Amino acid sequence: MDGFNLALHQGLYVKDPTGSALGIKLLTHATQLLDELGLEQFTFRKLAERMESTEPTVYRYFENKHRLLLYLSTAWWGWQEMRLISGLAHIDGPQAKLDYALHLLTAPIPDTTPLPGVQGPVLHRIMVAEFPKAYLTKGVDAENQEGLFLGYKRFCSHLAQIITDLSPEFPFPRMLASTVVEASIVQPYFQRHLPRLTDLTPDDPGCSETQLATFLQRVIHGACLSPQLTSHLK
Amino acid sequence: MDGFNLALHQGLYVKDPTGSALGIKLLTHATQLLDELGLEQFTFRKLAERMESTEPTVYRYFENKHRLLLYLSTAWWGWQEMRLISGLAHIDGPQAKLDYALHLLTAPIPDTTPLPGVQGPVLHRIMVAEFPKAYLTKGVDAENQEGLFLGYKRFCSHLAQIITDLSPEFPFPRMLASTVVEASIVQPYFQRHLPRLTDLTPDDPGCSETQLATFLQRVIHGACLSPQLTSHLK
DNA sequence: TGACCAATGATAGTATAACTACCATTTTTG
DNA sequence: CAAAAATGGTAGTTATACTATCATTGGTCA
Repeated sequence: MDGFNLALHQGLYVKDPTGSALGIKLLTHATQLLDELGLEQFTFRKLAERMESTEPTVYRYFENKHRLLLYLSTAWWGWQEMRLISGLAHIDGPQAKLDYALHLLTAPIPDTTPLPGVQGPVLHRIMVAEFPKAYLTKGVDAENQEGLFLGYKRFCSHLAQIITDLSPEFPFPRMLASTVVEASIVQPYFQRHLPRLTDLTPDDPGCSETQLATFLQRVIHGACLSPQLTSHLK
Repeated sequence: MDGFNLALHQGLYVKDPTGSALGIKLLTHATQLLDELGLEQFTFRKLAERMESTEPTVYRYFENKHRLLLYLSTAWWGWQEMRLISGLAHIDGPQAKLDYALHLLTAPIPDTTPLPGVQGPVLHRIMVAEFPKAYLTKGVDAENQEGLFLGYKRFCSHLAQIITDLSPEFPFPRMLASTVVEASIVQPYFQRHLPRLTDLTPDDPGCSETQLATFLQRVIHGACLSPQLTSHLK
């Protein structure tokens, strides 16, 4: 289930962490510590202590913690893309495909390993809290040129394609796709921490996923299936 | 035009920067430097050098750069809320009110001062690139309890109220409001840096605003004015 | 006027983070 | 089995975040 091609983006790591037991141990502790401390408080020194190793060992694998975040992000979106593609293979019709894509974005993350040594839910929590920091940097343009955001861009492109299949005339499929994906990440965060910004009911994990999925459905359907409603606008 | 009540949130600053010439000078240079360097590279030492002062002087006004960002965010959303309220006073009907709110979120920022010593466009660029970092922190809950996110939450609440006025039955007004506000911030960023994630035409500032406004209009109208389209969903 | 006080600013220092050069050990390979 | 390559550990440098303390200025009131 894990192990899709991360090797394509060599710039993500100094040395492939999935290629050695120590590297996988590093990924395990790195994600756990990131989840606990958040990106700002997370340091390579603390990681080294936690995994009972030393700082330079960590630097052997990753240039810095920002590259580590980019690596984890690529792993996450690559995994989501893989789940999307393999799932869509058995599904016919753009509506059912959309349903499945939204399911991937809103349902609880299965307890499998998107990356050796890393549990899905842990990686997902890191993405929710930290992913925007991966691209909100002065280095975006350079890193984008290196192809380090391809994972995310590809996932969004798939969703945009589904939207286009659903409504070929809709002029903003990519904007709608990225807006929906971003909302699927940030709304659960708001639910937990800034509940006034969302309608998801706090402390009701069983119900809020379908609420979120329903909301995203309505956003997509409304935006791209009802052009006549907004035709009076410029 | 500037000078709405920032004093309510005493925790934002150690000493009110708008109360002295030096404090205003600090705000000017702080925003310029933040705009140039981004939050990660921005340090109080560099700010002190830039404004030909010293580090502890800066610390006299702000506890750390995260609090400075919270202060600037509160100033921004407070200003936007003020513009929204004063604008809505002369406007009748939920549709026209929505138009105006989306205008505030998508039109070029006027070259006035939301905060003494700070130009609107500069502060806006900082918000686009840095605002999510204000709440994506392990300290969110504590800072939220201090009321440090009230500015943002209030602006979103106003928009949610407009949406409710427009469509009283719509069950997700707050989610829709925050999603739209977030999109209005991140989509122009994608346009500049990750164009595959948006449909906004690059290097066409004159046109892309109306594109973005049109998109957000369609998202809102579609989501809340066409419940029958999605009634077949769970 | 001048002595005092409060507000403000500058100097110097500590602790931690980010990163690196270098040495020791083990593993691989000819 | 020896040489080389890969891997891990020790120690140190620079920069950042933050603070304790001293100097200065500007205003107030006898």
